[in-house]
Amino acid sequence: MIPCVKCGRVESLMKAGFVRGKQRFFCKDCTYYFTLPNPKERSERRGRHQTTIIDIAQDLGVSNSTVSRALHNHPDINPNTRKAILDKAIELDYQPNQLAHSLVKSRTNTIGIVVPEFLTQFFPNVIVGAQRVLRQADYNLMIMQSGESYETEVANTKALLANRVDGLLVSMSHETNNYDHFLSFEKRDIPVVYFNRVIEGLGTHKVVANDYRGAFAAVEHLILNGYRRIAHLGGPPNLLISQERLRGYQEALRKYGHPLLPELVIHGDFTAQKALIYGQHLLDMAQPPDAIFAVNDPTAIEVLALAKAKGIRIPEELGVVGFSDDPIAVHIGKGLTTVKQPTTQIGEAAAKLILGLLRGEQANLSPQTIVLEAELVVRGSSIKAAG
Amino acid sequence: MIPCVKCGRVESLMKAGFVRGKQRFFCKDCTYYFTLPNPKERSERRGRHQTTIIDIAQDLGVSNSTVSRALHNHPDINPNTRKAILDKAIELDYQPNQLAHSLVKSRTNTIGIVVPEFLTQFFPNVIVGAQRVLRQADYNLMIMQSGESYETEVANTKALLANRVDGLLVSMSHETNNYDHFLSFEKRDIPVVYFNRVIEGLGTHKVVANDYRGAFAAVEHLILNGYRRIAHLGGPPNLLISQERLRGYQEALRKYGHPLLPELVIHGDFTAQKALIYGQHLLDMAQPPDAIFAVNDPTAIEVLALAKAKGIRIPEELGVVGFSDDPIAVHIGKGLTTVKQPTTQIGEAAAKLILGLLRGEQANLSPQTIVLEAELVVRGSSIKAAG
DNA sequence: TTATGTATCGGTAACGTTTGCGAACACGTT
DNA sequence: AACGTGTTCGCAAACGTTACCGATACATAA
Repeated sequence: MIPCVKCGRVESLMKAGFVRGKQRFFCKDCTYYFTLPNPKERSERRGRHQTTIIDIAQDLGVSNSTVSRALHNHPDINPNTRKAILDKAIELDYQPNQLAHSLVKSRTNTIGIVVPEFLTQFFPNVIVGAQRVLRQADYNLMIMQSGESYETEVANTKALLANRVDGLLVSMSHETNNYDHFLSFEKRDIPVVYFNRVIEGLGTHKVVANDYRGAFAAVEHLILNGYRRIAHLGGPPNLLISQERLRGYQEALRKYGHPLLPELVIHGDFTAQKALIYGQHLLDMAQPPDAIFAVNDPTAIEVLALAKAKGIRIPEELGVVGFSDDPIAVHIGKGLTTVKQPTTQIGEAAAKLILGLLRGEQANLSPQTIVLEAELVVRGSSIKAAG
Repeated sequence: MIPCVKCGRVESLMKAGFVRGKQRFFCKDCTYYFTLPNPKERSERRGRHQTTIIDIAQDLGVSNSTVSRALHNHPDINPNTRKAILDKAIELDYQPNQLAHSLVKSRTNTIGIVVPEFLTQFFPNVIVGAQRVLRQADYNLMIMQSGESYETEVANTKALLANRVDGLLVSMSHETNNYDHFLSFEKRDIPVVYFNRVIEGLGTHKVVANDYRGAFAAVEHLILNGYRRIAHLGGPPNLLISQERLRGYQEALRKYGHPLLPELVIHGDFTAQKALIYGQHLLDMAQPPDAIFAVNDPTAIEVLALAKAKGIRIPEELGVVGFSDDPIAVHIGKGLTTVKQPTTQIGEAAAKLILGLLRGEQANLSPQTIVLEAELVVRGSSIKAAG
């Protein structure tokens, strides 16, 4: 039945076991082992096929290098051939294959960004800013969202690494205490810029708002409006923004000779849930505070809701200041006094910084920290007189 | 000085012009033209180098195919060699190169999503939902944001095409009237799922909220609460969601025998700016409406602010209902009645649908439309009795 | 002529993976 | 020692692009 693939004879063939489930044959004459190759699945080849440079080249009878050059305005190409190639490219609806391009150039023109969440306005705004300047520099942005989970954050960064992003923008989750997944970028000479959620130790490039000055201004404002027992509902203590906002709070108190009472400082984790618990605790104290400076707006809003439920009048009995100027802040009650952060600008600054690093500027310079000013926005929740 | 690269003789060599700025030589004996090759930039090779399969293979003295198979649990590999390879992979901190992988498999395991904006909560929520189910199926999500601009939308889709995404999720900008950039995906057999912002004509897979029912419920609710002259601040007329919400508005009026007054229906474009202009127009009419059903919450909120400025009491003199249940809606005034959309579920449904398409299920089935129910959330802005 | 230069184009080795199929052994059985 | 059967591994071709060199065919200057 079956002829030998070498000598073609049938009589000298015999079965010789199995390889990967396929019958193996042995020809006694040739002393040659072989299995029957799978019938090529034809028509599957031409199934899902994006037109490539080779298609254009073959259609026109030129080499693919000529096509590649023509598509990139290389001077070595005759204007006529160039035109023919460009026309053919349009005719065949050619779209360049970024994957192959990136593979040979070992550059993807993509930078990754990982943010903890999407549910407040902050990070989307940062992304809009970053995307604007990156697009202009012909870079793509690969957006990842960790959901405040260390585990997904690691998975995210691994995916970005596998996709060979040229750079990384990071605002880390509040769970994150191990930074190896970030350091593995720097180990590969892939520039990393941290923004907003940064930690003290990592000696690298950062973009942050001036949390200290913002917090200081907020608490000073409370003091100047006659509040005397000012509490602070803080963020996760490992994050620099928490530390800086706490420091601003403390310095403002110190400046005006107010005592620093440890019982009036509680660290939360940015969530409304914890804010509820700790806010409750504060308001239920024997000597409750007459003002609360919250680490962010969701926390402050929770406090406002709590006060409303308890019949505590805002701002007469309790002054409240938040942080980040969420769009909700305008509409809530008589308005929530808060510290406005330059969200979009943070994104823009981070993007510009990483573009500079990619261009090799400040290659061996010391890590740069860009601080953008935050602005106190005074509304109804902190003006005793207007109450 | 310089010997011929062919015969090695020095005496028969002479200069022969320049090629690309480099000196060309000519050997009279060999009649051979040549230029001196550039000295290989060494040490640049080892500069930015990610460890590859080949590195592992060479370190261990095996072939790269063996390494590849070991990393993928291929049965043909001896457990000992497999272990050695896995250990070495960890030692060298090997991270697979997705680009090369995708190139040979012609599958990126990435699906793209393009949304019009990031500034309301809606799309971030959808993305969270989509990302959740995609990650579980080991797919990555590439997020693009058109900023409501047709031009960037086209650029976005082109970038996704260049990056060879396996599928596309789209909610189009309100500027979009030409759909060629989407059709070019389908032409390449890349599945596309439209969500939320879809248009009637495109006969493809869609995921939408039940805008009609939601709008109907909203307007019916207004009618049952005694409002009689109900206006509608609509969206861009080319989008299906605008059409459906308008239809719900009209059908509800018709059911209760209210007249359909064309002067009470105005089409906006989702922006607060237009909402302000058109809202002003409505409230300044000789016979102003006593209720407004807005196409989305930002529009409704703008109306509320307008009414407050004019001293119009909510809900006694003017009932207002929005659409989408923005987080602000709870906090604004006495609360904004609105229609809550299943945002996260929309993302999940769209992702599941496209995963099914990628698996080749319903390959030749008729385009599927998934409709998720929307729910009326009644708050203070529309309850006359409670006013 | 001879020497020198320009304008265009092709060949080919990379980039890092995957995969079909053959090769080289290592065992038993006869 | 030949035969029969498995196991384990290497070779090499693809995937689509880029870029370094050469190789022509001419043109021009000495």
